[in-house]
Amino acid sequence: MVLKKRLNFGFSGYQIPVIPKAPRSARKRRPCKKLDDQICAFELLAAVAGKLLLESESSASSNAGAPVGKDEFADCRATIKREQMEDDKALDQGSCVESAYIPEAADQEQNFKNVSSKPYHTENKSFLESASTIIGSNSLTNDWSEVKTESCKEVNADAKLQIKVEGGSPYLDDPCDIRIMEGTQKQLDDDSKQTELSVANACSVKAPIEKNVNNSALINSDSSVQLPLYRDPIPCASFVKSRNHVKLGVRDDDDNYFGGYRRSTKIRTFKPTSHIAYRRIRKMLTSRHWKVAPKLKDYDGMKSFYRKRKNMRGDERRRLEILSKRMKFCHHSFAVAYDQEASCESISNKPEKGIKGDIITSLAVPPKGAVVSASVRNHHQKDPKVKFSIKSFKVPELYIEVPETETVGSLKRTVMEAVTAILGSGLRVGVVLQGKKVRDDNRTLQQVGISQNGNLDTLGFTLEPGFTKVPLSLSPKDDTPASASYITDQELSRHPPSAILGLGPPSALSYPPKTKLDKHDENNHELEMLPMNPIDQSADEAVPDSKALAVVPPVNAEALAVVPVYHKNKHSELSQRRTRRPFSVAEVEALVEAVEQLGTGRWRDVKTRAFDNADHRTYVDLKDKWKTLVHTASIASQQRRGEPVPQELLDRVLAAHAYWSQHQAKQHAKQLVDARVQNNVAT
DNA sequence: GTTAGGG
DNA sequence: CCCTAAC
Repeated sequence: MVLKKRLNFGFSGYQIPVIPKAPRSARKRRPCKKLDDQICAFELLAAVAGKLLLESESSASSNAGAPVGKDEFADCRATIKREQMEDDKALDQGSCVESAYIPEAADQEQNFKNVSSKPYHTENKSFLESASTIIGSNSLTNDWSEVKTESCKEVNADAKLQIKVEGGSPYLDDPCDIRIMEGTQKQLDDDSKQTELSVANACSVKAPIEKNVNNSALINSDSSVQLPLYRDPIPCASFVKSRNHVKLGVRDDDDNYFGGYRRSTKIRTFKPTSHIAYRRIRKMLTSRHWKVAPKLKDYDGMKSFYRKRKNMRGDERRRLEILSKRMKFCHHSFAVAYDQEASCESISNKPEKGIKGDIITSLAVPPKGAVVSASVRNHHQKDPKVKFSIKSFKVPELYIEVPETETVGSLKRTVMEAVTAILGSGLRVGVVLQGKKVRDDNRTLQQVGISQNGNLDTLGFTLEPGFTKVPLSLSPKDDTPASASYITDQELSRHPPSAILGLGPPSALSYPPKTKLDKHDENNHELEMLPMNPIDQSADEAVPDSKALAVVPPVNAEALAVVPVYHKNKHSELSQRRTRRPFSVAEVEALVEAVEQLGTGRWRDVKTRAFDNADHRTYVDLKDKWKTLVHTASIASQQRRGEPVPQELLDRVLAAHAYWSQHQAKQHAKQLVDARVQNNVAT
């Protein structure tokens, strides 16, 4: 008993980072509404951005550069309706950034929810070009000619979008984060897997929301809205210290989306981009298409996919889930929202005292860029933590083809496949600091200069396709863009207007995404990124806009088109290698502690005792780790790599190893003796 | 399902 | 980390 207690004590020392999750009950309760005509997701007309930029420019200047405060997003709910508007006009009305994401693609209990309920009409016709999110189309140009989806037809050429704000910010000038959600009402399969696409529109709505704003807004006080596309801080109303747990976009249900992640949100700063830049983005956005070959028959395959998913290792599944939750897909971008607050709590499990030195930045999004906001906060600990909030990434639009005769449900599934394909293609994350890619995954944040005092404003993350080479003919060319980095105009122009992505069996979609989006380590491992793209040539190259916190990788169609390759791959099925997750010192300590007590032959027990909550650590992992630890401890410290393990721990490792080796030897000897005795007795 | 050990 | 032989 004593032993047990001791052990438990030791274990408690290591708390596996808990991935915040909304209570199941909450997640379950998502009413599912039907949105026949609003089929997939909607697309926010980036056009509107122009105006916003201008507006934000003026208002932002005052607060530029300074941390604006925290939490609070204006809760503007919006629904998009069909309504047509001209681009230019839209431009003048405001801007919106949309993104759709699949919150719980993996979560079976998820129900779809249609957020819109009591829409208010906005005066301005903030033009939201509707489109099934993932169904790529030239939303910006309002050219739907290429969309060959039944559903899309509905929202066809004349489609207009109207923003309706429900319970918006009292501060009319505040940009609002408008989130539009909708989902399929049908379950994807027996497992009740459902896909939900939602469009989050971050809109700066000045005139727009003006009228129908319901002051009941969740943003009672400090509200800050973020304009994903801009850099400068946009002062929003008052910023108080109170940290309300403001919900984003949706009320109750919002928690279902961000619940765990966003129990509180923080204010980010934004800088307006130039009009020109905007145009450029716009242009760029309209230039790519994804085509997803409809494979409706594969629906069954999807089932099996999900079934398999179900059998996935916990950590893998979790990764997928997390990613799904955090990626807001839209045809041009998806956002990864990560609540630093929540993460902090989940990580440290300790109540935070005051938060000082909060640095929050969010920089302009270069074309194809990711909106990232990062903050560093001093936890008043020896080991200050750096938290990053990656607001959004951009992904290429998807192009889907679905026969007109297909059902909406089919369309949704197809979209689901497409999205899953992206996830499954094995995205990689890159880190760009001061314009240069940080490739050494083993360096600490401190070493690379990412600290509360440093370089956060020059920090960027990139999303890169897991594969650079497109083996099949799917690849238009081998001019696969360099993985990360700022996309230059040249690059843009160089990209083919569209690429075809043929989706294959869903089975290939089951790869857990490789991004580290769910990295919630307590060890400052947030930056521990996946290996950079092997073919990446932009490595260590200066990135044009080093200021951009978010640099988006050319996660383009070509690169992503590689997904189908998997189908041909024999090993494609769920054989994706797990992402590397280096043991933290804390984990090592817990491991050592456990092994000291239990010995080296009871990994199951070690796992149960010390890592029971660490789903991503199997007992085999622990065993392997111990193996490497023993090795590490026996070599010169010079030869050791990765996060240095305290010599003290290594000593314990050797000691324990020696002890248990001997112990084991004794056991064996004893057994042998016993056996002999037995034999002798027998004979 | 666990262990142990090579890859 | 993966894979597998051997419990």
